[in-house]
Amino acid sequence: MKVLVIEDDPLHRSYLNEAIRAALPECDGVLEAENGHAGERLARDLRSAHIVMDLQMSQRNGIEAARTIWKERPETRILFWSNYSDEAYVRGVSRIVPVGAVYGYVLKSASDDRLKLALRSIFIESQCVIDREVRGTQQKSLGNVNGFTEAEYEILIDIALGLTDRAIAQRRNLSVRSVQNRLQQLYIKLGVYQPLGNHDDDGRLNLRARAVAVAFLRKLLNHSSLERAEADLTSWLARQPHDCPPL
Amino acid sequence: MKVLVIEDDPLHRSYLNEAIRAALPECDGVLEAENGHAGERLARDLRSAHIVMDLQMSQRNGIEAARTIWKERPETRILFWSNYSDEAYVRGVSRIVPVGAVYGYVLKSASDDRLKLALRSIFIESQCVIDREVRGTQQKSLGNVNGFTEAEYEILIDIALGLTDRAIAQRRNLSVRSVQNRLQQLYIKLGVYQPLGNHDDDGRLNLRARAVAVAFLRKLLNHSSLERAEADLTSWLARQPHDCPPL
DNA sequence: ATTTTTTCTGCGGGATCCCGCAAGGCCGCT
DNA sequence: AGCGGCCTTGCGGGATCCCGCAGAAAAAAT
Repeated sequence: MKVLVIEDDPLHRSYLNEAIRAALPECDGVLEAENGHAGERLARDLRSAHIVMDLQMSQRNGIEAARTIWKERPETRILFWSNYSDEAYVRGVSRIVPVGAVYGYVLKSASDDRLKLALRSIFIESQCVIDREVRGTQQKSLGNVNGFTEAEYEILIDIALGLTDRAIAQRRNLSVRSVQNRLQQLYIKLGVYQPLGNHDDDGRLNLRARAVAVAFLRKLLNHSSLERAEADLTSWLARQPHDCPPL
Repeated sequence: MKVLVIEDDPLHRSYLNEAIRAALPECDGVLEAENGHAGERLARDLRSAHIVMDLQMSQRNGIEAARTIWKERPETRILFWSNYSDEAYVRGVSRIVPVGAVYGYVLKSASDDRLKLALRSIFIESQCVIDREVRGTQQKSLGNVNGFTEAEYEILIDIALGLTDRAIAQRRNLSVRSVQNRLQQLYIKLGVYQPLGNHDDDGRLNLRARAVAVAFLRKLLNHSSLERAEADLTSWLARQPHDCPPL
């Protein structure tokens, strides 16, 4: 059995290497890649079915790498080993994990033992392992109490990218008014809504921009999610007819 | 001589510890703190004048910690050791460094030797050391070719926080029209401006939101800078009279 | 199948944003 | 003094946003 490590920090890489050798005696080789691209290539070449990777790498995001790897080989087992449990990351991961796939998500702040246990559980026992804390943000995210619908998350991204209502309507196949409805919904859930009578700090906030701000502060959005969204957007724009029909 | 290490990743902490002992034989003690608060406390207690710290820690930001430390003891020498050379960080640091202070900024991706050299230069030779790459973003930032004025940066932050034009005008003591002028300025510099005749992808973008988006993508803004700005904002709001005079 | 709930849509209007135009003020230069 | 920049401010207006109201359509519950 071989394990592929995708992680851009050399220190963390060698630490992982050591942990893997200690936790998995049945492992007879650890490959290392220092960014997503190299990782994908190695995964493809070596048909490696056991991967430990960081999210948030400079060259190519872990989520994107994982997506292409899983697309080619859905049975690959991936342990995400990350510094953060931001909702943006957690949501990003759970959006791409194939049905029935075995994966894990443990924080770098976890203890040695937890990491080793997770390694064994995933690679040997074929069991998913999600860190408590990550689990927490996951539930908060999916359970729609104080959580966000797919639709709401979508429109949040759209305004974060700077699209107008009309553009969003086109992109999502909605009327402009529906877009605005969803926006209202979003404003309420983000606690940005101003119920008309509030003359205290009223009129100080641009709801649209404010919504994006609190989303960032709450880590619903982060740099990498924005980057991905931007890439999606430009590819969508490329597919669009190059003029704006409704003048 | 004692050196204080403020860094939340245990691996990096111990690596730093080793590097310091190797590079500075005259150092007879390394203290460690795993977040900004603890670091400030230790710095105060021990009157430590030699600090190596990470930016971006979970509990309390490195920049904030550095600011309070320098406020109490401007002669403290601080080496920032960070993963990123984001303009947001670089600008944040250079905003708080006292006149004549000795400090350094090296990336974690730098070699062993560079780190050790920086340690000696700063703590022994009293010489500032800024990583090449960091220097690059610094110049791009300060040289106003494709760089941003203080005013522009300020207003960027204000719209990123979600303030209305009126609120910004109040806060910065300007007329609403001036605020809008600066906004136009900002839009142009961010390459978001639409010179009227452009009916290709015109009307698709909400300039205000788009500006924030590209600022994030270009790393002019990041999470920690937003957090700081948000804190500043709420403290400013608290100082304000609690009603909106111009109804 | 009917009721209930949710979502989508159009209309209308007030608030805000975006910005061209133009009139001042401050500064440095000749 | 005079001139050319740069920043600020007011005015005006078109575009956009925000949202209440209410009916239609779809989905979920009974």
